[in-house]
Amino acid sequence: MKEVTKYIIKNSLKRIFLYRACLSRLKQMGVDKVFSYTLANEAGVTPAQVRKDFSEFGIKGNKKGGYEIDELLSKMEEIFHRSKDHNIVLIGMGNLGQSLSRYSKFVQRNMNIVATFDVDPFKLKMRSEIPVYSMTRLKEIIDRFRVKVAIIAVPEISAQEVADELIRHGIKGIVNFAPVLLKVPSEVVVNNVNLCDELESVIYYVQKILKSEGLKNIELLYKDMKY
Amino acid sequence: MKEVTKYIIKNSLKRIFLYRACLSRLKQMGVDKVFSYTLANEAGVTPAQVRKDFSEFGIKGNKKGGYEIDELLSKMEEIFHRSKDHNIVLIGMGNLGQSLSRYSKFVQRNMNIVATFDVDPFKLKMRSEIPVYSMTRLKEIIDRFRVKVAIIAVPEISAQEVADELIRHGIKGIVNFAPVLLKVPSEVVVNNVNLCDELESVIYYVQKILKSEGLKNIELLYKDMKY
DNA sequence: TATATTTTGTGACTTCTTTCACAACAAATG
DNA sequence: CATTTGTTGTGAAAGAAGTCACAAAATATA
Repeated sequence: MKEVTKYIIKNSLKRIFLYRACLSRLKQMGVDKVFSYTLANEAGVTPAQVRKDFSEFGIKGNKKGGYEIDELLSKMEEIFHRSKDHNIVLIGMGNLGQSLSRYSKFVQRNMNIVATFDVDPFKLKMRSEIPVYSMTRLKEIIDRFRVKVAIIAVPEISAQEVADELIRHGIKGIVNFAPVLLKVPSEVVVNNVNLCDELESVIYYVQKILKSEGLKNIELLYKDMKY
Repeated sequence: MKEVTKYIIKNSLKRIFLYRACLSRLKQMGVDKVFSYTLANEAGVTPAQVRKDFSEFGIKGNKKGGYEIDELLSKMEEIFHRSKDHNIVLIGMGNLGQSLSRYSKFVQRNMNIVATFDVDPFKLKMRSEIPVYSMTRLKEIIDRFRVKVAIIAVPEISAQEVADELIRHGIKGIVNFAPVLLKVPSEVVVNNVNLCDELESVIYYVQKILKSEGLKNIELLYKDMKY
C-alpha cells in the first residue's frame, strides 16, 4: 500500500486564522480575556467548535477562567511560526501579480515577497518596490533567500511549467492563482485560489435566494387569497 | 424553532467549477466524450465523486456511453445561469480593487463589473476602463443595472459599513476581500476571500513538510547506523 | 436475438466534521 | 474549609461528505 500524505488545507486551520483576527480586534478594543462563547460569537461559530479547534491545535485555557487573549495570540504565533520572517517569491507580474506584489498585508504578517519574476522583458524594467527578475535567475534567488513558498500568478498555459521549475528548485508550497490543477509530488502543498470561481459561487447562491424569495412572495399571495 | 437557511459555499459546487474547467480544456484538445474516470483523473478526484457530484446537480449521462462534453458544458451553463450576463459592482479602488477591476477573466465568464466606487475623490479621477463613482451614487447604479452581487475591496475598518449599505440597496451576494467577518441577514450570501490566510495556510503546511522531511532524514541516518 | 461487456446512478457503508453533554477543575462565596 | 458556580476539555452522538459496490441500462458482439 502506497502511503501518500496529501496536504489539504483544513477548515479548522482557517478557523484558527479567523479566531486570531477576532482576538486581535478584541484586544485592540481593550478586552484581555475571552470565554469560548465570547470568541464563538465574534467568529460566528459555536462555542464547542472553538474549544474543539483549540484542542486540535493543543491550545489550553483555564477552567472557569477562560482564555487570556495575549496567551492565545502568542500560542498561535508559535503554531504558525510567526516569529520568524517567511520569504516568498512571486511568479508572473501581470495585472494580478503586480497587485499581489504591492499587497501590504503580507508584510504585516511577516510574509515578505523578496523577488518577483516574469518572462516579459518589458516588465523587468517596470518600476516596483520589489525587484522583477527574469526567470533565469529563479534558482539563484530561491537559494539565496532560502525561499520555500511561491505564488503563481502566470497565465494558465504556463502555470504547470512554472510549478515544475519551482519544485525543482526546492519550493515546497504554492499559492496558485492560475485556473489549472497543478500536478505536483505529494511532498508539495498547493493552495488554489480561483477568483472567478469565488465570484461565480456567490452568483449561484444569489440566484437561489432570488428564486426562493420569488416563491415566498407567491406563497404570500396565495395565503392572501380567499377560496 | 427558527429556521435559518445559511448559504455556505459547498465543496461540491467548487468541484463542479473544476470539472467545467477540465471539460473546456479537454474539448479544446479535441476530446468530445468523457467517462467519469476520465474526468476524475483530470480533476484529481475519484470517479465516484464525479458521479455523486453530477447526481447532486442533476446531471445525467448515458450508461455505457459516458458523458458528451458539449452536453455537460451546456447543462452546467444552465445550472449556473451563464447564458445571461451578471452585473457586479466593486467597492474600493485601492491596490487590490484596481487589479480586480481589470481582471479579464470575470468578463470571459459573463461577469461584468459595471461600476466601481471609492470614497477617495482622488481615485475618482483615475483613468480606468470601468467608471469610478463616489459612494453617493451607489443606489442609482445598483438600480439602473439591476446589480445583485458586489465585491468589497475596502479597508477592513469600513467593510461592515459598506456591506450594510449594499444590502440596504438590494445586494444579495458579496465577495468580501476585507479580513473581517461581515454580519449580514440570512438571505444574503457572503464569500470571504482572505489572501493572507491563503498564503499563511500554505506556510503552515510547508513547515510541517520540512519538519517531517527532517525526521525522515534522521530516520535514514539511524537506519544506516550499525549498533 | 441472446449474451457479454462496460459504465452510470445510487443505496449502503465508511470516514471525517461538528455538536452535545457532562466530568473535571478552578474560582468565588458563605 | 465546604459549597456553589461557571467554564474548560473531551469522549460519545449526530450529521455531513466521500467511497464502495452493485443493479440497471446501454451498447457491442456472436
